[in-house]
Parts: sequence; C-alpha cells; structure tokens
Amino acid sequence: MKRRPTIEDVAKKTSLSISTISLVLNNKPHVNDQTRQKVLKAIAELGYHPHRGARTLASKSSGNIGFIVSDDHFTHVEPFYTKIFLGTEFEARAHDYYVLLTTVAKSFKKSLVPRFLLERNVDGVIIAGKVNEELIDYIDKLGLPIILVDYMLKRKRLSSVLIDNRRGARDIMNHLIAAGRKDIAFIGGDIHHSSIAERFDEYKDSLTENNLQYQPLLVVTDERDTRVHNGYNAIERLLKSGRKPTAVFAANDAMAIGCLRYLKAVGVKIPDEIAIAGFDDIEMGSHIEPRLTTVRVFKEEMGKLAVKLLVEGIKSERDTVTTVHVPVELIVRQSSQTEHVANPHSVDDSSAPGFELPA
Amino acid sequence: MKRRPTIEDVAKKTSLSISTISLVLNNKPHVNDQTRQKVLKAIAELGYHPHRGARTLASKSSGNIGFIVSDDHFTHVEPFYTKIFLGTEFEARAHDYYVLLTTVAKSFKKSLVPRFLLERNVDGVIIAGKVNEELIDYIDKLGLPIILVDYMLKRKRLSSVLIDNRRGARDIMNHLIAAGRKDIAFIGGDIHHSSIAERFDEYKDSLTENNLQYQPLLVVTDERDTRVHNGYNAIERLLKSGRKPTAVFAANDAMAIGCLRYLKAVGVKIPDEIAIAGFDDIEMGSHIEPRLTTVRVFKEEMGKLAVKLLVEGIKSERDTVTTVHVPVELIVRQSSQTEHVANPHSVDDSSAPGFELPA
DNA sequence: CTGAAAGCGCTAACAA
DNA sequence: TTGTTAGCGCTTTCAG
Repeated sequence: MKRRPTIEDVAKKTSLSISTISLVLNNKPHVNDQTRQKVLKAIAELGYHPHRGARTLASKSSGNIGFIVSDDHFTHVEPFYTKIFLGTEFEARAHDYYVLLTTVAKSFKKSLVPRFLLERNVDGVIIAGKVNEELIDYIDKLGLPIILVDYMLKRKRLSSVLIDNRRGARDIMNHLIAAGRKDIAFIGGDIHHSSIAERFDEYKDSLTENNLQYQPLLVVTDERDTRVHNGYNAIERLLKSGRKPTAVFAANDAMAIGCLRYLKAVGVKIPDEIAIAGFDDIEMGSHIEPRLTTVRVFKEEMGKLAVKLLVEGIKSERDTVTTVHVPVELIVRQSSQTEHVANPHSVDDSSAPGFELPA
Repeated sequence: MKRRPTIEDVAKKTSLSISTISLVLNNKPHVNDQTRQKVLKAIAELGYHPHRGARTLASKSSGNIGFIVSDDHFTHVEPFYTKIFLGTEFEARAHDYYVLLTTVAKSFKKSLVPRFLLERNVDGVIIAGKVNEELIDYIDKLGLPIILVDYMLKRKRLSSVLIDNRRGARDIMNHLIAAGRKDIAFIGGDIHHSSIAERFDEYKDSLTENNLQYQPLLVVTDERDTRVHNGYNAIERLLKSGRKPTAVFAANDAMAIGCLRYLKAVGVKIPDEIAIAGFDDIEMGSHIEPRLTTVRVFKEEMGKLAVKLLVEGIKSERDTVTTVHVPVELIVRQSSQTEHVANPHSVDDSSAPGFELPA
C-alpha cells in the first residue's frame, strides 16, 4: 500500500523547504503568492493532508474541544443536553475542531479527571450544566479556556452561555395571569441548579409585581431531580395536601409532563381546571395531549455559541469573560389555552434566529 | 507555571531509561516486577500522564474512533441514532478511546470526506445507518476497520451490528393476528433502508404463514422518510382511498405516532377500531396517549457492541467479519390492547440484557 | 530485562 | 520571502 504523502514529499515536489510548505498550510503571511499557488497545486496533486498527531505534538494544540456534562444530567435530562452537544459538534466542525464528550460523576475524585485533560488532548473545555466545582477549578488551573453552558458560578468569573430564564419565566407567568389564573403553583426539583433557581425566583417576583400573594403551600421544590416521575409525585403531593391551584408552572417540560399525567389520571380537566406550562421545549411536549405550553430554549444554538466563544478564547490568549443570555420564546399550546388547531400535524419551526455574539 | 512532566522526568527520577518507562506505560511484558513497581510509583508521585499527541505520532494510532451517520438520518431519526452514539461513547471510554462524531451528506464528494479520515485521526470507523457506499469503499481502501450499525451491504462483507428486524416484525404480527386483526396495514418510508425493508418483508411473510391475504392496497411504503408527519400523511392517504384496516404496523415509532395522531384527529377509536404498533421503542411512545405498542430495540447496546467489535478489529489485524443480530423485545401497550394500568407512571425498564459477542 | 538511538510528521525560531 | 535546524514526547527496533 502506498505510503501516505508527508510534508516532505510536498517540499521535494515543489523544490521548496518543508517550512515553506508549513507556512502555506497554516495560512501564514509572508509567502509569495506564486509560491503559495505552487504549493497548493502540489498538495492537491499528491492528495496530501497534514497528520493530526504530528501537528498536535509540534504545535501544542490538539484540535479538540472537551465537552463535559455530569452523568446524572445526561441521563436525567438527556434530550436537553444532547441537543446542546449536537450544537457544539456542528459548530466545532466549522472551526476544524472535534468535540470529545465525557460525563463526570457528581463527586470529584482525582482518579476521575477526564482523560482528555490528563493527556492534554483538548485545547479548551465546554461545561454543560452543573458539575463539581473542584473539577472546574482543576481545569482552570490547567490554564485551559472554559465556557459554561446553562450554568454559572458566582464565586468565579467564567464565560457562560445562559438561558434567559428570567425572561422566559416572566412570559409564562404573564401568560397565565393574563388568562385569569391566580393560584399558580410552582413545581421544581434540583433547585440548586442556577437555571431552576432563576425560574423559581422569577415566579415569585412575577407574583409580587402582579399583586398576587406568594403562597408557599403552592410550591414544591424539593424533588431530587427534574424527571417526569418527580413532576408526577410533586403535583400529587400538592393536591393531596388539599391545595387546588388553577395553574402549574413546572421548572421544565419533563416535570410538566409528569404533572399532566397525574392530573389526567385523576380526571382533572386541562386547561379548564388547571393550566400547565413547562420550560425548555423538548420535542415530546408537542406530541402529548394536550400539547404543552412551554418556553422554547434554543439548545443547539447555545452549543454553537459556546464553541464560538471557546474558539475565540483559545485563539486570543487574553481571557475576556463574556456572558451571553440566549433569548427564549413563549410557546402557547393547549395545556394552558383552548386552541383550535388548523393543521394538527404542523411542526413548530425550531430554527433559531441568527444570534450574534456581543461585539 | 510548572511544565508538565514527560517520560524523561520519570526516567531520571527512577534512574532508568525512557524505553523502560515506555514498556511499563504500555503494559508490555519483559519488565522486572521490581522495576515496574518503581516506575509506577514515580509516575504517581510526579503526576505523570503520557501526552496523547506524542503517542499518536510515534505509535501510528490515534486513540480515536470515528462515528459516521448521514445528516438526514441524524436529523430525521435523531433520538434513535443519538442513543446509538451515546452507547459507543460509553463503551469507547472503557477501552480508552474517544469517539469523533461526524455527519455526512447523502452524496459522496471527495471534498466532503470526514476530516478525521484525511488526517489519520481515527483508528477505526463505526457507520450508523445508511451512508453513501462510495464513502464506505473509500474508508475500506484506507485499510481502516469498519463496523456497520443498523445497516448492511450485500455487495461487500463487512462486520455489522443489526437489529433482529425479522423477529420483531414477526412478534408484532403474531400479536396483532392473535388479537383477531386480519386486515393489517403496513406504513413505511425510506424503504431502501435495510431495516425498513426487512420489517416489510417479514410483514408479508407473516401474513402468508398465517393464511392471510397480502393486500397491496393496505400498504404504503413510498413516503420519503420515516418522520411523524409522513406517517400521518400515509395513513390519511390510505383511509381516504376507502380501505379500512383493523390494525396498522408502522415501520417505526415515529410513523406510528403520525398514524395515531391522524386517527385520533378523525375520531377513530384506538385500539378498538384500529390497533397500532410501531418499532424502535423511542421514549415518546410511552408518553403519548394511547401508549404505543412497539418493539424495543436496545440502541445503546448496539453502539456498545459496535465498539467492542471495532476495538477487536483494531487490535487483531486479521479482519474477521462478524455479524451480530441484537435481540428485540415486544412491548405491548394500549395502542393495540386495552390495558389496565396499575401504576400509571411506571417507567418501562430500559436496561438491556447483557449481550455477549459471539465466541 | 534494560538502554541507546532513530525516527514519527510537523511547527517555529532563527538565519540567510 | 524562503531555508536550516532543533525539537515536540513518545514508541520501537536493535544491542547489550
């Protein structure tokens, strides 16, 4: 089998030195245009492609981005983080990076540090959701650029791509209140996650601003995580305690779906007796019945933004801290409002507007 | 900042040569156990970890696995292929590999060859679903081990991890027929995909074996792909043509859900008037109403198996061709059978049995 | 069982 | 603008 061509073959073929070839390869300036063309031609003719490993060794950059997500986030809220991951994947390709995915346990053990960090196999790291802070410190000490997605640290200034949770929660609350709902319950879990906490905070603030009483007895936030069955359990507990809200704002779609299933099971009319709204806009919400009112979060877009920021960070040395709040969009469906569906299988347009990085 | 330790530091610290350290690092034999312990100790004390790039260059193996899926599969049947990908991810880690994901267009263009192939940045490739055959040939010519997942080529002998589609389709058909359904429709799309074709073939064979007439007018297979709205359109066309099946076997869950939505929209009682069954067991099927009868496919498990086979292939030089048919499991739910649900939020156990590779 | 030495293919000073 | 050269950190013969 033919040995694959190396930079030296290109050098010979063009009667130039390998360093000149390297300059062309890396789009460096100070190369005569004639020369550049000649090199490019030879490269094409030989079918030459630089060897990643060699580049990595010589240039001290791997061409990879690390993507870290906690294992329970990934299993419990999979569709959400998967979308973010796919967004990074997509954008990374545009920048000629590959994404190495890894999940990490909740607790930090030295032995569980992602291998790509130990082997210096990534040029920067994207962290999605809440992960152990010790690990974040560890990465930071390594000097690697970090971008947080859907999570923030107060203790430390790090670039992050965040959901505009306040805005989304406010839209939901305004929508429910405008429809005349006054006793609005909040169903949450994993309340220490910054996104969930923000949604809850805005829930309370919205009540106040609308001159509605904040009723702690209409709130459940102590579920362990935000999976469907926890939403189910939470609303069950709430109703069995004797309270009867007229609307439920769930911390995310999964919990909202859990609520929905319980309420349907016990014969509560939705949305007539109780309106329900979630957050995130996972696909399932548009297929269940009644279809779920929610706040659309542009998950792929968040992943893409994270890569853009990270690539900037990798290239620019100086670590400017940027925080982006990605806009959200209220999606009103049957679970909160009787709607007449003209085209029952219309698919919601999921394309995101073209977000721009702050200048 | 402290320079990270290299193999040379370990050598100095132990007063051994770097080649001995390398032997230990790679678990090679012929190292005195005393020496090995001494080296290990020094490695631990220094916090040394070999540099991936250096290894790649010297050893001619990258430590990466390529994962290729066609872009339309990935967008249209996302939850399915995502699960397979996550399975590979998980298993790869156990073998100290990382997975580089890429999607490819339907048509083959030289300029669109995944970069990881050009840069020799993967040691083997997993191909999920149908991809352009020219690309497969190209990879094969590169001499890289290939494992196909949920796809097969007749023209060429390649290792593959396949769904036992025949078995699953037979189970579905037997279930429907046992319930007294005789006029069973088949709704499909993307019929050239080997999995879809097999399900369809078994549909026909099952009819014959049960002395039921194969009725071409109860069959729609010309939908472009297998997304929800195509299921919706297909069943609509079928019913409007005047036929009235008593059951529908859809090529996958997405199409089954489409059927379900149409039938509900026009007021057909499910399962009383028409029973519906899908295939794949995507999560949504257990959340819609009525819950969908389907065939569970162990998607993560398929990804894991693919990695196991691939790693074997990478290590063993000789390319033995292995074909694994992963077993499936019939899941009967409300869409085909009136059921009384004791615990309405019980989650189906999604854990796979421990599959073994053929000896 | 251990050491010496030659690369692996490329980048990046520094010279010319 | 182009060439020379020294590594990058590790694996792998080949000796000893």
